[in-house]
Amino acid sequence: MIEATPSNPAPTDFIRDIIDEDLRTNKHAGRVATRFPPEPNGYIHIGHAKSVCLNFGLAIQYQGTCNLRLDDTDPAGESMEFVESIIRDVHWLGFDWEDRLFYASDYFEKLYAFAVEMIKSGSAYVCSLNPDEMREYRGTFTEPGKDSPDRDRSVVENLDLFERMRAGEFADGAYTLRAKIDMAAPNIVMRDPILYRIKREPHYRTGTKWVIYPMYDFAHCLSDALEGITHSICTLEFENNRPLYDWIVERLIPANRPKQIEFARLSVSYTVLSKRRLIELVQKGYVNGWDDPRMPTVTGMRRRGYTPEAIRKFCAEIGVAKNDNLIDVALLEHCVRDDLNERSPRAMGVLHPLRVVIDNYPEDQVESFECQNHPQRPEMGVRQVPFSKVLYIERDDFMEDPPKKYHRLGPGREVRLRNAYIIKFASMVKDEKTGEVIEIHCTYDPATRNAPPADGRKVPGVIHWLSVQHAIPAEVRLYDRLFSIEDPGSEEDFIKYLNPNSLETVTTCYVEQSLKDGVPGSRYQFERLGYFCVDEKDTKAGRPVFNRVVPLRDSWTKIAERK
RNA sequence: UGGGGAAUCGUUCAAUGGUAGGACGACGGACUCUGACUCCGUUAAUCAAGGUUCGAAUCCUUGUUCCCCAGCCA
Repeated sequence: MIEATPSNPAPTDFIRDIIDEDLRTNKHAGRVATRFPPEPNGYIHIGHAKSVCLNFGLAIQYQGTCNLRLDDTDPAGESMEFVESIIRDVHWLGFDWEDRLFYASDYFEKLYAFAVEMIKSGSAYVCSLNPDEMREYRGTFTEPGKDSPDRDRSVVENLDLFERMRAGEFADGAYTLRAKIDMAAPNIVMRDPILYRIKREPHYRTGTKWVIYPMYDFAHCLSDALEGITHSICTLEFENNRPLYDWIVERLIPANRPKQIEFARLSVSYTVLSKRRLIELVQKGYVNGWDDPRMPTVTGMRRRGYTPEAIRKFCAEIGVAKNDNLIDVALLEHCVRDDLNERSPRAMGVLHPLRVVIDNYPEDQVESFECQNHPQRPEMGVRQVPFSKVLYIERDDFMEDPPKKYHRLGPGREVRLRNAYIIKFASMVKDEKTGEVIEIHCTYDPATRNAPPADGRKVPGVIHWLSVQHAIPAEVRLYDRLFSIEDPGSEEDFIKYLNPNSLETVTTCYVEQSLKDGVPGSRYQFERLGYFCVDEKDTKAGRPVFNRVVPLRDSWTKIAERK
């Protein structure tokens, strides 16, 4: 469980201001109770994570409670698979609701009783308008609606009809239960909104027990009230629904009424977060499922190698406000790097190998270098890495005709092999047909093992390497942003902005021996390349599969691009 | 076009009548056996126009732009 500590200062925002004020006036007897209320019709994503961190974070900060509630009032599309994924993902994010796991569907009986109460008090009526008529009677933005012909039906008749709706006497859509408010209200939400509809759709929890289901506007506020929620936090698009929320609660809940507070939902550049769009990506096979490491879902980010700490940091960094926003994905990546830098052991890996032969190194000699697992954290220990005459280095770490600021290997140049010797270029071997450099010959300076050059010369470049005979073949998946434009979420045909290079699988990679049977989910920094995570799903014995979580910041790329 | 919201560095969040600040980004530098990390510095904003005030991002007026709402979805 996360706690608010001095190193993790509680942010200030307008929601906390409201809560502070409520506490000051003793509005809820000092209680703070929130809830995270997803509908189980999809996997949760980084946008939900913002809400999770907000709601649970508030509960932690104010020593209150936060419930997990599945808002399952529309059986279409809901399933236990999604419930289970939500439970797993929220737990993984680091939050705990203890015994307060609730389902709106557990309140169906109570909600029905509330509806009956509304009918009895003359606040609701059974309406026989069909969907087309309903739309017509609702009016438009500029014209008021018309009263339903059933609006003045007697209480007795309404009660009878509603009971028979529940009993299954009528076809789907034949009747609805509506709140009697004001068909001329300027806020369209208040024009006699539907409270219950008839829908013969099996519910993943209640089966066929019910053929009528409450609408969001009716179920949500009352679920909040039933759970004693004090601050019901939702996104901006529900602002128009707040008067209805209050209208219902005022009629049915005598005291300790919950209050709805809205904040801006999260948008992230170069990604989409709407459920509809994510479903399309999955169903049409543009990605490999909800847990595709390119997906902004919690499960996708987890598989990619993001940590819950990084996601929480991100949610704290972006803040909470009422402005529409488009957060730069670079901030998310910053949070991930920041966290992974602290916790990831270093290792050497070669993505695109180039053979290097150390000419003056004894043929059959193998020596072992002790390498720090983390340059700033000695408590993370050391490991032994074998060295021999023939090595792999990264192809990028050699240039036949290097530009001025290039620090690494080239004709006539010297370079430090990380944790090992300084080597000096001797010659290169080219493929006869293509002219491509396929092997480098170097000499090493035995005096530079774990020591600077005796003559004090500067060797600016440090590269990583692997002993060919000890290297473990691996597969690495490199991920790039899923979309090629900043705000694909605003485009109707967002699919055409998919980045065709968002996944690159590299099969020629090698990693250190110590990573041969890497634990799924464990993360390493391959120095100079980025952070990598052993895939949780695709495990191959003796041939590890890595996801690149995020590349390291690389100022060389910028320097090179500028030319 | 009716109603509901929001406008502050490139992005994002603060400042609630009293020095416009932080983070990310970008740029420059120091350090470095990771061109990483770390450290230092620079850049850069109050939607507009009026008004009130000693003083306005903040209050008032008018205007502008953007977002949400006409599902028996949430």
